[in-house]
Amino acid sequence: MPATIRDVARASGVHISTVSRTFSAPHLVNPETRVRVLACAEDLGYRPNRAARALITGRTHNIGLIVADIANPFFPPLIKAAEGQARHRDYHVFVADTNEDPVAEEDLVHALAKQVDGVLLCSPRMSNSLIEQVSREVPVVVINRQVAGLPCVMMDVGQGARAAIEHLLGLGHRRIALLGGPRGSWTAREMRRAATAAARGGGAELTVLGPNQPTETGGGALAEQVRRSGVTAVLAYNDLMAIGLIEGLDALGSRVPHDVSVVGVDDIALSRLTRPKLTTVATPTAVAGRTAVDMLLQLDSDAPRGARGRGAATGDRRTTAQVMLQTELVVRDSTGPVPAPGRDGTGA
Amino acid sequence: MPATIRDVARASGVHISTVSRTFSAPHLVNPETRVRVLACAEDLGYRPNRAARALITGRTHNIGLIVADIANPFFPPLIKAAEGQARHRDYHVFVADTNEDPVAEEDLVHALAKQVDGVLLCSPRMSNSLIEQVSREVPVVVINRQVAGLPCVMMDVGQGARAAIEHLLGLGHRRIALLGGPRGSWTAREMRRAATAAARGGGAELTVLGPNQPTETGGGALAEQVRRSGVTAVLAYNDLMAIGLIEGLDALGSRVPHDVSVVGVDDIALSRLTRPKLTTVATPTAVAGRTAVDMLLQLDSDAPRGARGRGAATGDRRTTAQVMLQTELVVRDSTGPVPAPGRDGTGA
DNA sequence: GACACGGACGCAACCGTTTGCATTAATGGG
DNA sequence: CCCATTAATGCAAACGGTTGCGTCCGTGTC
Repeated sequence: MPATIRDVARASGVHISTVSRTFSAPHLVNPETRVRVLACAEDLGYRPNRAARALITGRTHNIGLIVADIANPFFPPLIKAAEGQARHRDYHVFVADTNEDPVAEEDLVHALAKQVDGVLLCSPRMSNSLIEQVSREVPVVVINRQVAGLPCVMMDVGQGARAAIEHLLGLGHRRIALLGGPRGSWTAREMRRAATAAARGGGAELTVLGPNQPTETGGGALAEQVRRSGVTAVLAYNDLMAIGLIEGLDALGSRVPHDVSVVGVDDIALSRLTRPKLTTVATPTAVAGRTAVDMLLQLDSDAPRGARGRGAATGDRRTTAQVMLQTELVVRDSTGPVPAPGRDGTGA
Repeated sequence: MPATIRDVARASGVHISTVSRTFSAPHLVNPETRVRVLACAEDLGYRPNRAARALITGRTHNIGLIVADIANPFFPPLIKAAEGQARHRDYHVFVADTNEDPVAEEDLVHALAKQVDGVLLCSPRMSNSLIEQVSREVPVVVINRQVAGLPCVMMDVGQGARAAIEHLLGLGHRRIALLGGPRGSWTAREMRRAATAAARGGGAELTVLGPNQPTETGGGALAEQVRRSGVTAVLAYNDLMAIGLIEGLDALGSRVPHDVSVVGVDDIALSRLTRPKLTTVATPTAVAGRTAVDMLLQLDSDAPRGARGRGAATGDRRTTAQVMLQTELVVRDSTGPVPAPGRDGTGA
């Protein structure tokens, strides 16, 4: 039912190739013809079929963006930034959600592979080797993880965790818990490494709790454990967990920051809205989204996989840029001085 | 570089049509041949190119989901529900975000049209006539809006608004404000109509403020106005605005629910996390997402637009089911009895 | 033993584009 | 006036699949 290039050709009395050129190489067609063709196209409501075009050009002008969980407020700003950047370059972004599930993740990238020119893998839960494997099938840029040989854009959560721990040390805390993130998360590993080192350096004791689901529920579920552990401060894998934990502690009668200090990571919009406002490590998610799109587009303008391209003899100089974005500690109201010893309920 | 159907045919010594059938009609090929073909395919890492297949079958097995703003927590649960339902039916969902912009919305649906079998238009900001127009180009199911002749799934926000107003009346409030939603929102209109009627019926005065951006910022910006208006209760277009308003009022020294009662709409996860916890009208977003997917898939199994289909002579019995989902008032802590008159700061 | 039948597979057209090349007409130079 | 050049367009082969139809072969029936 929708008009094809042939309908337009018929209507304007030219060959389909002329119609095609009218759209993809206007300078090759006589201005008079051009206006006539355009008029007919307009008339018939013709729009080039991008899928058919992609079949032969090898470029869909789509990019895929795979995230762990759309419902996590961390992702939307990144998604929006990526979409905006892509739109500038005349690309569209297809977003898909994996529910934190590594196998759904793999399925998705395969399903997407042929319909997009490249995929942004955001906070992947797959193994590095699997990522490398899919990257042979479709150009990939990895966000929030480092994998050798692949272009990555990372946020320096290590530095962020260190800053957070030092902030807590400065407030006098010596018994600190780290609420670990989900299994398979690179960010979680980096945080753990950096936090451990920083705590040790400051003569503090760091208890690691996890892995956990990186959600409010995941954080809330740890309240009891945090209380029992006798720590006076907590660094959570992300803001959602931090907020969940604060809720949970509150239900148990522990007050933040009076009894326990809590630091999150991400600086999601929500962290400014809760009471107390959350002290957190801000990550430059929008920048990350834009950068990743740029890298991906750069990547596959370097190595055209065009159908009739004469072999990508460009060699293996895979650009593999890896960029590390700075993070920043934002101190708000969920952290405070260590409570005076001996008056809390832990009895330790 | 990726293996095509021809590579597999060559490798297994059969014609490409046999390979094709191995995947799309296995019962038509000899079991022995089948296993051989499958083995070769596996070997070469062959995956059928869905785009190419779509070109001839007319079915992409993708559906598009267009939302106004991914960053609005109202949408993610709906998106996830739709994705899940689609996955069951072997469909993929492509999500796109319009930034609340009607023209971006139109562009998007056109860009998507040829790459999907149908589009879910969620809370569209376009005009009804535009929606009808695009619905001639690609099957459409509309969510959160009623447009004649098109399948729609709506939430009964009218009833919700009425319940909210009656709740407030019951608490003694007689001067109530309605924080309107964005221009072009059907939901906003419905709420306004129902709230006005309910208020009048209860002998209360309803002030409408808006239209506004349906975000926290949008809500916060109205705090001053709300205060000046001397109302004792507010019904906001959505939870985000309600939360923003509460923040704003707080900054101005008005306390919720002591000085002003606030009701939101949506029951986003966040509304349980703020202090005070938000009284709100819960909307069945997940059900809506699932229902919409079902309706869309139903729709285009009825009216195949297959390339070699002999004309969609199915006539105009367009199913146009329209379903209205019930909403429910959830009373939490942001509403309370009307303050004793004469002791507030408004002086009116 | 002729025949109908059905299973398995090959053939080739087709989906809606793009694009290298051939063709044609118009133009300019010598 | 002829030839080379260029601009504008047509031609047809791709891209990676699907599918109606035809062919071939083996089997069972009368």
